[in-house]
Amino acid sequence: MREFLKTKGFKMTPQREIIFRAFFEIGDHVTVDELYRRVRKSDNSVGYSTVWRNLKLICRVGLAEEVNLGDGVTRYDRVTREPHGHFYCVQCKQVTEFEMEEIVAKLHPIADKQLFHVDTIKCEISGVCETCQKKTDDDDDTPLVS
Amino acid sequence: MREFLKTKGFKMTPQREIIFRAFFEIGDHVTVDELYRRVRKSDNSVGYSTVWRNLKLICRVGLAEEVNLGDGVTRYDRVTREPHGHFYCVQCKQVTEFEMEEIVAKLHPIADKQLFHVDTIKCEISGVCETCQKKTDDDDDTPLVS
DNA sequence: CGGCTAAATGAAATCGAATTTCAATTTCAA
DNA sequence: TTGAAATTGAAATTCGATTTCATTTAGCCG
Ligand SMILES: [Mn+2]
Ligand SMILES: [Mn+2]
Ligand SMILES: [Zn+2]
Ligand SMILES: [Zn+2]
Repeated sequence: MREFLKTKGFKMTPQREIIFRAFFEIGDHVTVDELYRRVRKSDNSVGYSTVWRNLKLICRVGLAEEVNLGDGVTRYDRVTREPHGHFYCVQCKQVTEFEMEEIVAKLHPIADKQLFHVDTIKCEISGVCETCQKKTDDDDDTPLVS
Repeated sequence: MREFLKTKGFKMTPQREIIFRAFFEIGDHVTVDELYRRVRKSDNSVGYSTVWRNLKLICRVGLAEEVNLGDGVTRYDRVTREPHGHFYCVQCKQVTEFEMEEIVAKLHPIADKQLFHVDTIKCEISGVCETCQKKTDDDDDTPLVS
């Protein structure tokens, strides 16, 4: 990692070490704040802006990308996997993924037709996850009381 | 319109009249600020928060929905048309649309498989529009000078 | 090993869109 | 016409994102 960054003109620091490590451990769709909290468990002197800047850096060097699900907070996603879309549960705000190769294949010709040069393709499905559906059902079981 | 709102428990006001009219005239992907400016041309006493609230209202009654292209500003889109996705040009920030019925048809089974209850489906393609590609090409034509 | 310079850091300040507050005004059903 | 509820406009607030700035540090060179 140190070497990888060096080739891009960046230095390694203890904070960066912790932040990178934490990011690749914690999994995907993490927010700055979530990662910040996690990082502070290793070293509670790391600043929020340092975490933010390093998340940006991870994106700049191509190891992650920002994900915006329209709820006002940016999440960060490793780019090490196949193209995928996101399910976003509006109740528990949990993000899950789905495979999207076929969709992407269908989308490219559409873009070509309009001579649009594609950088990124995003698909997001908002709704209610299985777990939250059950919870809601439970709630609906007891309006008899009123 | 007045009647439609009445059934939903809302009142009609001169400001609302102007705002609704302007929204349905101006076309899609309008931001609060854009609509605000437009509205002020009819009546420069209308407040920004009133425009904002009425845009929200238009969404609440199902006549529009928010569109978030990840550039930090919310746009508003009428819901009177078939499902469509968005091309977002990262250079000129212009938004164009593409038909998406087939995509949606492919996406629903994917959601079903995970027992995810779908509210909305969004597809966004970021990149460079035809016009901006030409501009960039022109710029690239003259590195001979250096 | 020092010395140096660009990069990195942390705290605080700033930004900007979104949203809320609140006092005053207006709508509209009765 | 009257009163309750909805609406409005201006200002204040919120909150995540981003910048500023003084200080520290990494890593290269001798
Ligand atoms: Mn993901
Ligand atoms: Mn649209
Ligand atoms: Zn859920
Ligand atoms: Zn463009």
